[in-house]
Amino acid sequence: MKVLSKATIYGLRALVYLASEKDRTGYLSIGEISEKLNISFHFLTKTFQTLTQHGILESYRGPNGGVALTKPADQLFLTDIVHVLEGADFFDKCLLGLPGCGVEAPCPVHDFWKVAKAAMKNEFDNTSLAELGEKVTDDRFRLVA
Amino acid sequence: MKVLSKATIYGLRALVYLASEKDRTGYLSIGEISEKLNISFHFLTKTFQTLTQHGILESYRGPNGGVALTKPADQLFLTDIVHVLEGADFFDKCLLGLPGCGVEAPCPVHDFWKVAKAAMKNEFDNTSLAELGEKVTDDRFRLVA
DNA sequence: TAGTTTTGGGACTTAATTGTCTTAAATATG
DNA sequence: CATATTTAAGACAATTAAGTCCCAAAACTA
Repeated sequence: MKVLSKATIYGLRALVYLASEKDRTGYLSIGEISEKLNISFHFLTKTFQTLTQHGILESYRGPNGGVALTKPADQLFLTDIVHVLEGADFFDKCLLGLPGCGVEAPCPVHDFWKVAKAAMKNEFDNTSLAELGEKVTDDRFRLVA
Repeated sequence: MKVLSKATIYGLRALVYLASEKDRTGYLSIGEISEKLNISFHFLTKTFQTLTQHGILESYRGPNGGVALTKPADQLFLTDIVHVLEGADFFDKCLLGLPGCGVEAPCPVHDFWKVAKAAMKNEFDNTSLAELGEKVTDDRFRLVA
């Protein structure tokens, strides 16, 4: 049950790492993040560029440069990140891949899937990077294998 | 939110079609199914071969040949099909892709995801092809765009 | 200003998924 | 037996996802 692409997975883990390091001021370098999380530096850089272009991150070049969240981590929610990295229709897809699946023309699993998607969306809408970052800071949850 | 591969999507739709045509005796040809559901014949054939090899379908060659469910449709559940086409670990994957994510070493979204997966698994465990086939037969649900 | 550090952006490679095609094997029919 | 029908099996091509690399641009340091 693979729900998220690698780009999204890496992006999310990196953002939660950023949130978990909230006591540090200034920018965190992509090099540090990719090393700590054991993610390919170049791949993460590309994903971060997308997040920067969409206002989730701000970046700064040069020595002591890096990336930082544009907003306090308690104002950034999983939905925001998923929308940027997976597309705005992320929570609006038919389980059986039928285009335009809906109440007028539902697939046989539409009723169930609608509920499952809503639960998922609700959780993503209400889970902030701050919340996840704290879990990592408290050291009861991990971001890396 | 793409959860199932194309192979699984096509396989499921085709199996539900088979279940929905339960009044017809004998085998249904892959040609008919692929045409009715607007699925590539060759691609569906490959998926059906996998399902045949794993005991979901039985096949018969030659004129009036085709495929048929090995068991009554009310004894075949979504979980059975998903296990064959997606792998037995389908309901056992970390949302953030961390190997070995579990109670001892959970990722930050583990608690939520565990619940979401269980709900999904419960639905798949208890939804039979017969149930879905009936919905299609009753003509209130569709299998094709 | 020269050199170093860091992100930006694009080209490129590799791997996985999806889709197509060809031929073989099994079965039925005349 | 010859021919038509249908699945089996695997090679092959196209597309998408994932990962790598290079060099330019921005910013700091000395």
